Amino acid sequence: MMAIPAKATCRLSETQVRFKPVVVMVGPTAVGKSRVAVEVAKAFETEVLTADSRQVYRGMDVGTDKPVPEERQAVPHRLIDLVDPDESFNAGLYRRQAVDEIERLYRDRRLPLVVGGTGLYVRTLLKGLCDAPPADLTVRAALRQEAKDQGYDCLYARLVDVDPAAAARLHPRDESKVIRALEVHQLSGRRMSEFQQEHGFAKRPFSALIIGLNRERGALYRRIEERIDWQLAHGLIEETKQLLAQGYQRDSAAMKGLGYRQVAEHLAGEYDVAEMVRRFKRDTRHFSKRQMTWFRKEPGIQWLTIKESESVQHTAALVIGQVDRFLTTLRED
RNA sequence: GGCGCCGUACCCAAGUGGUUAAGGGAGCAGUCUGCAAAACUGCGAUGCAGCGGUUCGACCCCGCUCGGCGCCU
Repeated sequence: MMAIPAKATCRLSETQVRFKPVVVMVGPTAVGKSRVAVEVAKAFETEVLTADSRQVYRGMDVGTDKPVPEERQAVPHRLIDLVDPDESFNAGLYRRQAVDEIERLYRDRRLPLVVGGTGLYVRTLLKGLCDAPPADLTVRAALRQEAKDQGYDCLYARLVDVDPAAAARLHPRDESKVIRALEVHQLSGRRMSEFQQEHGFAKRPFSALIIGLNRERGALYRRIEERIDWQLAHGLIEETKQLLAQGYQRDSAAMKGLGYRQVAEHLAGEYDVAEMVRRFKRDTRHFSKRQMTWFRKEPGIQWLTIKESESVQHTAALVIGQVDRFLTTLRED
């Protein structure tokens, strides 16, 4: 077991703050990010900024694997419980709030520690979004209705006409992204592809150290199953029942999340408990694969493969060491 | 020991003497610029248990062998 460095740098120097450093921990679901993050946050006397598109919903606790009260008491966690499950939320809204939290920490000369598995949110935070107008639910609903009335093929044909470059980049059947591109054009009169080209993920407002946590696939899948068994034994079904009773619709973004979806389908009588558990686990395995597909091609991630027998403290010590080295590179010379 | 049924991919499974051996599940690989735990896309048999035979041509018909199941003694 590796010793934790005697005294980690807790407060950033004025110089370091000017670099706008941010440490990011990413990785597939159930890899053990949150536990490690708590230890790292303690070492640097800072907070955990979550990058998780599901933990933003209030009342969805067991199923989103939110940090337990003891953890939240030991280390403040931000960007959790931001909206109700029927409110819309997205990467743009996330970015605005995350940037605010980071600025607040800089004023206190503390190191921002971002932790989460939502790749889009992390990328959006570190590289921004293009200047296209934000989501407009009214326009979107109208386009969706149009697809229903006149057939979806019409919409894709229109995108090919209006913004051929965007259409070429999207699969013709990827309805949600085709609608987004049309929405942008309708709202701004400009092409989505132009906004994207102008932006090009070129801006880098922060100096980021990105650490990717991973495990051997078999071990990761075992942890996923164990966590799901735990969630089901600790109130996920009751939590889902309560959300449904409060009127949250099964087709809302929040209720389409892993676990809630399968439990709700089971409660609606679509299949039995065994089938619900099977699907929940399978879909979560698929999700973790997709996360890895995303992170693998994201540049600049320093990967750390956690060994099966490795303690949280050991992993945390490795991360802390990397962060220390990262901070010493932030000097003006 | 006798009789009968069966053997097609990791699993389930359709199939016809002659296009390229359906389909489903699981798995794997990937896409992504304001719903991202979402949405969307792509991919497995050069071979039908094995070996012979019949035939212009066999996964399909015949024989033997192996394996599984059932019944009888």
